[in-house]
This record gives sequence, C-alpha cells and structure tokens, in this order.
Amino acid sequence: MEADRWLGLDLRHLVALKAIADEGSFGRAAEKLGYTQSAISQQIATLERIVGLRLIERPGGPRPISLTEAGSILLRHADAIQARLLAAKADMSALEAGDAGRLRVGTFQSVGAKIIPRLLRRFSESHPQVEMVLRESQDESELLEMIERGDLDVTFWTLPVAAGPYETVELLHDPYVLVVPSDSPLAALERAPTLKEIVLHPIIGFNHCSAMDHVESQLSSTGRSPNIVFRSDNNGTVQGLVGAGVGLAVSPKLTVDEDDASVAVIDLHGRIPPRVIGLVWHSDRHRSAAAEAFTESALAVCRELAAEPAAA
Amino acid sequence: MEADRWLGLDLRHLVALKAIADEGSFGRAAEKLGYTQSAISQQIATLERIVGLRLIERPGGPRPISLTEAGSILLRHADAIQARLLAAKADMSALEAGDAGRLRVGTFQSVGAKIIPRLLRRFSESHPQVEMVLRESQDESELLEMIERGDLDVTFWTLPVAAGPYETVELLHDPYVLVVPSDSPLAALERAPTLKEIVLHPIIGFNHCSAMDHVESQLSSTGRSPNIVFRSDNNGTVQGLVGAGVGLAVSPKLTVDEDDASVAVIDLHGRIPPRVIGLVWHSDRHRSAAAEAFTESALAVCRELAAEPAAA
DNA sequence: AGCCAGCGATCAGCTTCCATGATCGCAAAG
DNA sequence: CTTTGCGATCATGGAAGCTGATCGCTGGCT
Repeated sequence: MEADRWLGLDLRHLVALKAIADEGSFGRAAEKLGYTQSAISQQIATLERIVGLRLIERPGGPRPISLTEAGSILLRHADAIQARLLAAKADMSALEAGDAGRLRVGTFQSVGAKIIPRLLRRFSESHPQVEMVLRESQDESELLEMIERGDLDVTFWTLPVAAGPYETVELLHDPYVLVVPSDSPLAALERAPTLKEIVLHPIIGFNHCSAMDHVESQLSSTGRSPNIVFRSDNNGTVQGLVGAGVGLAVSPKLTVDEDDASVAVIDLHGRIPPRVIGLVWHSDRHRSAAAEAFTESALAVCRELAAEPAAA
Repeated sequence: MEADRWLGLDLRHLVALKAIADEGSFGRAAEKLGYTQSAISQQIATLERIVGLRLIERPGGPRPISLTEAGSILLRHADAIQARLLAAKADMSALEAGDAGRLRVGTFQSVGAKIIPRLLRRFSESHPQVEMVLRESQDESELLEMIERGDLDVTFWTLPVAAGPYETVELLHDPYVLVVPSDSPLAALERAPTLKEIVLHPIIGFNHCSAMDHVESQLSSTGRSPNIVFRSDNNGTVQGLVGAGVGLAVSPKLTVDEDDASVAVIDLHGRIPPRVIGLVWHSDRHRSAAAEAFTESALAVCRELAAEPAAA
C-alpha cells in the first residue's frame, strides 16, 4: 500500500459531501453540521484535491450545485462507509453495555403464538446466562428499522426481506388455512374450497400487515375484491367472530387455535402460497455467540414444528 | 445523528489498529506505517477514548499484546471500511483515466474460443465508443485478484466463486465431452462411456486449472486415478495427440474443435457435472454503463449459443 | 540474583492543520 | 442597476498530532 494522499482523507470530508448532497448547498450543509460555510468549502476543496477530481459542479451565482459523476459515485461509497461505522458504533455500545449476555429479539403478533413460547423455554434452558429481551411490534417495518439502527440483534420476519444490509435464515413455511364456522357447508367439502368460493363470503381480516396484504391481494386476483366486514389483530376475536357466523377468516396456520370447537380449520393446499417465516439480522453487525445459538435453537424448534403436523 | 465523539474518528486510527493486529506490537506497527511508537500509542489511546472501550490488551513487559473482543470486532469493521475505501479509490482513478469508455475484461484460455470472438464482434458493433481491453491470464486466481485490486472491471470465471466482495451472473453451462480418435471403439458405442471405462485409457490433459482439477477429481472418484500421459494448454495440440491415438481427452465442450475429422466428440451426458461459466465483478465498485451493457451482451450471446446445440 | 532487552506509557515542545470571520467575485432576479 | 444568495479566498488563532526523550514494567539471560 503506497503512502498516498488518501491517508489524509478524513471522515468529516465524507460527511460534508453527504450533507451537501442532501441539503443542496454548501451553506445549508455547514449549518446542518455546525460548521461555517468557509469550512465546508475548504473541506470539499481538500477532498477534491485528495481524489484528484471535481466532485461538485458549482455553476456560480445563485444557481444550484450538483454532483459530478465522480461525486455521486464517491457518495455511494461514503454512504456505505458511514453505515458500516454506525454498525461498528452499535457493536461497541452493545459491548459496553455488557451485552455478552443480552439478546434483543423482535417479533410480531402472528409469529408469537406457537413458536415463541416453545423457543423461549428451550433457549433459556440451554442458555440460562443469556438475558432475552423480546420486543413485539404492531408495525412490522419498525422491526427492520430497529435492526438497522442497532436497537435489535435479530428479528422474526416474513421472507423475503427488502433489499438492505440484512442476512436471513429461513425457519419454516407457514401455510394459510381457512377458518369457517364448524357448521359451515364449506367444512363438509371433501376438497379445499377455491379462492373464488371463499371470496363470495364475508371475511374477517387482520389489521393491515404484510401477511394480510398478501392474502387480500391473492383473493383479489380472482377478479372480485374480498368483502372485509371486520378487522382485529386478536386471533381470539377473529375466531370468535367466525364461530358466531359473522364471516370466514384466512389465517396463517400458526396463529389459529385448533382446539376451538366453534370453528373448523380447512387446509387450503397451497391455493395461497405460504408465508415464509425467518430470522433477520444486520449483515454488518457483529454476531454474538448468543445470537448464533438463538438461531440454532429457532431452527431446531421449527424443524420440530414442521415434523409434527399431527398436532394440526 | 448526534454530534458525538465518533466524528473525531480518523482513518489513521483504524489503519493503526490493523497494523498492530498484523504486526503484533506497537513498535513494529509504527515502523511499518512510518510513525514513531509514541504516535501509535497515542493514536490507540484516542481511539479507545472514542469508542469507550479497551481495544488492546497490554500485559506489560515483553509479553505479546492481544486484541480484546471489542478490538477484534472493531477490526473487522475497519477492514470492511478500508476495503470500501480501496474500491472508492479504484473507481476514482478509473474515472480519472477517462474510463467512461474503457472496459477491462479478464478471460482465461478455455472460455475464449467460442464465446469471446462472437461477443466482441457483437459488443463492439453495438457500443463502438467503448474501448475494450482484454486480459487473458493463465493463472485463473490472478483474475480474481485483479478484480479485487481494481485492475479489471469484470472477468469471466467458472462459478461458483470463492467468498469475497463479488457479484456474479451465470452465463451458461458448459458440459464436458470426451474426445477420442475417430476410429476408437468408444466412438462406436450407442451410449456414453462411463467414467470407469474412460479412466482405463491414457488421458491427454490440460495443465492444471480449476476445470482440469475438477475433471481429474471426478475421474479419480472411480477409485482409479487417471493416467495422464501428456499435458498441454493448447487445444489444437490436445486434439492432435488424441487424433494420433496417444490417448483420450476430457474437455469442456466449448473448447473443442468439432470440425476436426481425426477425432470424435462424445457427449458424456452429465457424467461429469458441467462447468458453469459466468461473469464476476467487484460488488463494492461502481458499475459503469459499459459494464452493464457488456453483461447484457454476454448474456444474449450465451443464450444464443445454448439455443444452437445443432452446431455441435 | 542481578542485569538487560524489549515493550508501551507519558510528557514537553514544536509543527501542522483546520475552523473562523471577513471579504470578494459572480450571476440571476427585482 | 441594485440587491441577494452563493461559493472562493485569505489571514489568523487555536487545537490536534507527531516527535524525541524518558520512565516503568517484566521476562529471559548470564
């Protein structure tokens, strides 16, 4: 590695570049960062001297500036570097908080019922020294944000995950089932009802979440939009309404209570593609031994769940 | 983003950390970087002040130092950041060299014969303004190193690629074929010869490369190691020797000359898994329009090649 | 046992670098 | 033509960082 001028590169330079790109002018960038306009101007000057290329086009006068091609390419690298630094910072403060034995796990409503209790029991028995912090969110996307900010170590998620600095592992395929009143004619059918048949009935839905959106778009693909007469996030409420004959529900199998005699649960045999439940974590963050062990436990538990459909 | 002490972090700090980890002592790291031991000591001190954690364990006296857990975690981030900086630097110097229209492509011997000429003609017709620089290497792994150093923009490669900062695209599956003298009894068989039958004969091989290693390990898996009587990297030589009855050859189909009447080419029907030819580029580097277009052209050409096995 | 070699920490001093604040040049809008 | 907003430039003061010397420590060598 030659001793070149790149060693003089400072993080402040990259931050300044980003601020200018965001704010659209040297002055506002300076204000945002708590510097003088002069300072920013000089920072960019030295940055341009370091890379040897003009990064920002200044047309002069009150006309707005713009990034050159080199500028926008460098900006992408700068973003990546800043993201990595944030990850490093999160790792460090996690360590500082004595996190050898703390694991913050994100979950959402519908994953909870069957997997979580079993997993928690298993994991806390095999790793009693790990303190688990469960964070359940109504708003799924919030979980990913927390992963990105370093507020969570790992989260459950329905795969695939959006593009981003994530690593994932697939835990299990959770098929959708139809929940109908136990005396419904649909329950007496030998075959699984088609989507067209289902969409003729009133539907009890969950509140909007990625799983529900998925179901509704599938139902809408029949050409007829489903008639959602009620929404609740509480599975007990949903099944109660179904049992009372208010409508049908399409639920992930893992969320339904199969012991409820007032309803019948009908396998849809893949008429709606199953949701895939997985774990997601930040690809840039350090992966603690506790997190690895948790992933292993989750995989084991889900393998068991998949192997005992008899309970269904 | 709070104005925290992390903004005071300097690249030199991370470089120093890496140097210490590599060299095993402050003094040698200082020497390597052209500083005094004092400077390194102070740099690490401020770095530790910034992150708020002890990064290096100094047992005192002549005992060797070691990274703490925080230190090794931070080092991994530092490595990633340095790698990203190198990519940025490579992008900048490429741009500086006026690379809007230059594309440096790596190839190796056996990919050349069928794909390259056609691809070059096609691409230079559709993108006449792009100056192509072809770099053929005998030593395949050198190509990946050049990608990593930024000396190449994209290279052909036999997938899968080793772990690293790479992105890939699959171009085509190139099956292995058996080349025998045209009067060989093997050529008269109705079925493809088995590996056991092949390995009984003397073999003309290519010099060691990933493709040849692959073939040899497959042949050895019969329990009998192949008898390689000659090696050459020139396909004409290999086929000439086969035609003269010196031995058989197992070659990737794309490299053989099917018009050579002195030999017969026999499809192995997947008895040896085909090699997969793809393009590889650096995931951190900027991907120029020329590179994208080149990938598209390569895909198109390879789709055509796959669709006309009649020529075989 | 005692000396020595090797290592990192520390300190004072000097140099270098960088942000500041004021000023200038420029071009579009009024 | 003046005003206004923006970036460039310059001199200056202050902070940060490197140097060179010195100290304290510990394990191995004699």
